[in-house]
Amino acid sequence: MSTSNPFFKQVYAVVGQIPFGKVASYGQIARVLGSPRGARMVGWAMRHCPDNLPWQRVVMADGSITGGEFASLRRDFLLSEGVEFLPDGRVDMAACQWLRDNSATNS
DNA sequence: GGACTGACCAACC
DNA sequence: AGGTTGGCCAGTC
Repeated sequence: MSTSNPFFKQVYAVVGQIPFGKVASYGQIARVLGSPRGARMVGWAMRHCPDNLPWQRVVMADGSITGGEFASLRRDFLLSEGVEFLPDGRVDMAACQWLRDNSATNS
């Protein structure tokens, strides 16, 4: 499958490494993978979310949630995880954005 | 076989 | 302060 590309695997891997109660943005993940402009690819990968991928923790750079019909469901999941939300209906990125550990991603 | 689109983001004007 | 464009890669028409 074309989806077996390393890029996608890394996307899935990074998303799977997002700790409980934390969120990450598409662009952030893309940057981690080495493609600062590849946010769309991440989103595209999410669209093909394999199975056990906590894509619910993946939101937009400003904390907005997307995913069409599932967007509202994701917000509910995050609320259940203890993620703080702003009155705007966005995730409190300032408090809950996933700060990845250097030891995990750095060689 | 070419062009457009797509769960995006950031730079540029 | 707001709108447009470029860029990433792959899938679909």
